[in-house]
Amino acid sequence: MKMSGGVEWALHCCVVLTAASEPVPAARLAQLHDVSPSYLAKQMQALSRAGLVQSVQGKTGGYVLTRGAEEITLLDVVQAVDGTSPAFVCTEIRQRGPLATPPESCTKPCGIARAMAAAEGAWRASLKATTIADLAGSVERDNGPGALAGVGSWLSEPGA
Amino acid sequence: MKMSGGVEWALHCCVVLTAASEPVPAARLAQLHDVSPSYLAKQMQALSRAGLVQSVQGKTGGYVLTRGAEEITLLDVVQAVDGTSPAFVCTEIRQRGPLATPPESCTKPCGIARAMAAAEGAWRASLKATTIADLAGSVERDNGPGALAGVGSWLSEPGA
DNA sequence: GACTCACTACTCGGATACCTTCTGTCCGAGTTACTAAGG
DNA sequence: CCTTAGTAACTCGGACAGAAGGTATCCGAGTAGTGAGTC
Repeated sequence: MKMSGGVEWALHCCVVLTAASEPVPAARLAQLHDVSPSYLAKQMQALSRAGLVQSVQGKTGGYVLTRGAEEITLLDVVQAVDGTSPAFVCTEIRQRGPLATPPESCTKPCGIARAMAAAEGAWRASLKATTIADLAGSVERDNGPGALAGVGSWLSEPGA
Repeated sequence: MKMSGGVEWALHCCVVLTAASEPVPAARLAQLHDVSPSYLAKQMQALSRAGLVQSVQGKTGGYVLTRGAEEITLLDVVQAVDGTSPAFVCTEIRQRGPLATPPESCTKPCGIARAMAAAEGAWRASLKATTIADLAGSVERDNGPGALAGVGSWLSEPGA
């Protein structure tokens, strides 16, 4: 089980966008993080499709958060990039083989599927409890106050 | 993010092995579930490597659980088949780019990594709280008492 | 001086190759039960 | 009848192809800003 590496990039980008007051191009975000511009663009497209960020076209275009950072949860970002389908998929093998359970007895998911779904539910609940604003706060706490402001001003500077 | 499909097979096999009193060959387990024998053998090898089941060679060989069903958690099985590495891997992109955080300031994981680790911790805790014995109990509850006993006797019958 | 228009440069968006990982399969090494012969 | 050697069948275990999804990339469609030309 492995999560798409783009999730990390997308999360960092969302935190960074918190400090921006104008649209930020994907290329500039890639430059800031020193990652592939083309691939990061793909992740931003996913965020745009999910409605978390809004794309602005044209010369001074870029991406902007559509809502306040405290209204975007980690789960939103993860699901936007990595998809909403659960990691565990029950293939109903109980209905196969010589001792198959008849379909009429399968009104609810089997115990295994229920347990796995519960675990994923706990995972999602944990992700939903944290917002981008919380992450921004942790950055300020870790790197000192004003760290995000510095990033915000760097984003406004003309690119090197 | 997608979990290996073999996890489902392995879990079902562990539950089934609860009802067996003698070693069960992988081929017979595959026959019971109507899945690829070769591939299921691969999953059983993973369980054996993790020490959850013991392999018995020879003519009447097969696999046996090494401990009581109440001492094997879902997490044990999932990690045996799917690996122990976490789904989210922090690549420390905060240490890259023009505004990189100096390494001496990175004594602890960044906020994003901490939040993702917390979510996976919740996931693992949920999986750890359920045992194979619990699953066996849910089978008896769903399919009626004696269901597992029937499977156990089928396993003992000479294969068709 | 103000307005209009065409142009340029920059943006996003989706369609296109490459590569790692998962899926599925095969054959060889080793062990056990069985059979038959001999004492 | 018991012992013993040999045989045969069945088991696991790891090494080998094929397919799918993630990774990385590129080029086209569209839009905002810019400058010249005109009234």
